[in-house]
Amino acid sequence: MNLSGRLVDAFIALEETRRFSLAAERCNISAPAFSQMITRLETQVGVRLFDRDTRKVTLTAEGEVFAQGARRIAAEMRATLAEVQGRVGLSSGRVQIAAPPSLSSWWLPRRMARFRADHPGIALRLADVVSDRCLDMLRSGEVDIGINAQSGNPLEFDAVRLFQEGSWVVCPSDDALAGQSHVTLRQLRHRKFIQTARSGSVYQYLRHLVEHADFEDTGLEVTHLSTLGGLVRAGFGVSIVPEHAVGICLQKGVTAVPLQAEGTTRSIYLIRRRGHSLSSAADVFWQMLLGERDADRAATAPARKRRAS
Amino acid sequence: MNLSGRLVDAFIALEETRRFSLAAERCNISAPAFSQMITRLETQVGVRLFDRDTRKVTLTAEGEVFAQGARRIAAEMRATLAEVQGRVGLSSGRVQIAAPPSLSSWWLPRRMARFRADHPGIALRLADVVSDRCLDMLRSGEVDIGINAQSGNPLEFDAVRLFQEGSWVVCPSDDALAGQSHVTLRQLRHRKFIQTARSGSVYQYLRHLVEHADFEDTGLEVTHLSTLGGLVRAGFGVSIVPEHAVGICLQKGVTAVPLQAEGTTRSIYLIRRRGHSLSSAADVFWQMLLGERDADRAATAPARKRRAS
DNA sequence: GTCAATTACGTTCTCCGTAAGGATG
DNA sequence: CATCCTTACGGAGAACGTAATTGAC
Repeated sequence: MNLSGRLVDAFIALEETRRFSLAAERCNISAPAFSQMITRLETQVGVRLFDRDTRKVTLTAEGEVFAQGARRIAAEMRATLAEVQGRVGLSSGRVQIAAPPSLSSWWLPRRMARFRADHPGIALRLADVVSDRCLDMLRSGEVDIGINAQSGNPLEFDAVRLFQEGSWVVCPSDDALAGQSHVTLRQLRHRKFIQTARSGSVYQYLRHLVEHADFEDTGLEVTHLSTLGGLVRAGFGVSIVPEHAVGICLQKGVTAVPLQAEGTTRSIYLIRRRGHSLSSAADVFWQMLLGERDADRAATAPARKRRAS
Repeated sequence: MNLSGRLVDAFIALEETRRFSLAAERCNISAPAFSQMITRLETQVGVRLFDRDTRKVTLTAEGEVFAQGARRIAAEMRATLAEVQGRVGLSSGRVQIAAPPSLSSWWLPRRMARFRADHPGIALRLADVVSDRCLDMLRSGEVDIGINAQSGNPLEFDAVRLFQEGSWVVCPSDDALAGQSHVTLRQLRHRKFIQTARSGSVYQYLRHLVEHADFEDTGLEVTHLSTLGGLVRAGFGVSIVPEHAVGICLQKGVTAVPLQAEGTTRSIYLIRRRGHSLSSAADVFWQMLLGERDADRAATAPARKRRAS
């Protein structure tokens, strides 16, 4: 009780041409083989579908009934294959990404735009979430790809480091720090300091700094970096944010300067759920980010050597 | 680019069980063979549909897309096969019959009722038509089975004789003829005679009688036999109708008596279009009528012998 | 160590093509 | 007798089962 697509196609070809020889040709098969296919089909369906002699080929009553179903079956098969292969061919599909807000404002959108230009049929969805949620969404399958400062449990996730980023000091433009090419930790002592929310990744990796540096506590703690920019501008103090978050803080009257200190860099990882293959579209996105990383490495490697020497 | 029903079924089984071993068992196949089937399917579709290791089996993104199509394909296949095989199994279907009005009033309905009792799911359609139209309807496929006094061109139609029927004289109950056990042609001489329509089969086979017998022409010509009964009762004359049409003519005040004369019998044929197989349902109906005929023959054969001897 | 999926491999069966056969107009 | 479907038959490949292997927990 099988029913292969080929047999259904053969049936339709014969029903349309009403001639074995033509139908066989359309199916790229010899006439005897085609005849056998029809016989096989009739055996499997359990009833004769065509009345035929050497001159005329017509549908039986049961053949007419079968014909309608055959068309539907063939249509469903075509549609299903087209649907799946459209996704494989990147003409359709969807990529869902989770990333921290800092990267969601500029770094990631730029890359998403490039991807969209190459594959306009693929829907892109971006969830800008805090660190823990990112891994949750990966685990539950809500997103295909995560970008995060924490790589998660290696047994659960496959993670590759995309880049490292340093930290920048954000201060009012009329502050003395604003004119410098970089800032050291010593220069921040006794400064009023605006904290970021404890759940955010920024707080996480700067925790030791904040706890040990001799900041003057302002009592301020913000969730959104854009808020932080406003507070700095209004003179409530200074803050430290990751390199890629600088753009969000900046506004008229606010300046950012690189912080030069040990332990103030963080790694950003590209993460996927382990044991779960990516969709074709997601895989291409993943590869795009990886390829870019490798290109950057090749370009920056000589510079590092100079710095190291 | 095939896609056999077995592969689709295998996919659905695995998607539901999430275990190769169980799915293989459900498909009545060994586990390795089942594994190969999935691999084949993935090759044909062109993309991996399941992520799997020895512990877990999950759909890929493409697999999820395919799953929806697979269910539709499987459903269409099931529905189509069920539809066709329902007809083969006589649980559904349709039989369309064309028959002359004389047989449509009683003889045929009785047999249709018997058929319906055996196969309540099969729709029966009866077209009570005149002789020419019967063959037309067969030719065009409007009906599956014809019952007719003319068997048509043997190159076009397959016909078997169902029975022969004699003719009966229809007269008022107070007519002298009404008391007789039978009537001869001689007794009808100079009688007022009511003609049936020239297109009807009754006229056709009685034509030579009407033309040569010495009837008194009434000028009356009716199409429907029920009309004829009324005219006879009203005293416009007598008429001659085939045996099976007697019932239609009879009403209060009208009597029918067998006509004993050469050339006043006609054969009724069971007819089908040549080179076109009958649907399962129609075939069963055909066989039912044939079987009944043979049973009648066996029963009436001795009687005939007596009459002949 | 155990359980489950997969690979290896020999066998069977399906399915195709070529060539001959048979029916129809 | 020409056309077209079907049967006959041999070979290529598909698909299955058994047994061995790999991999995860």
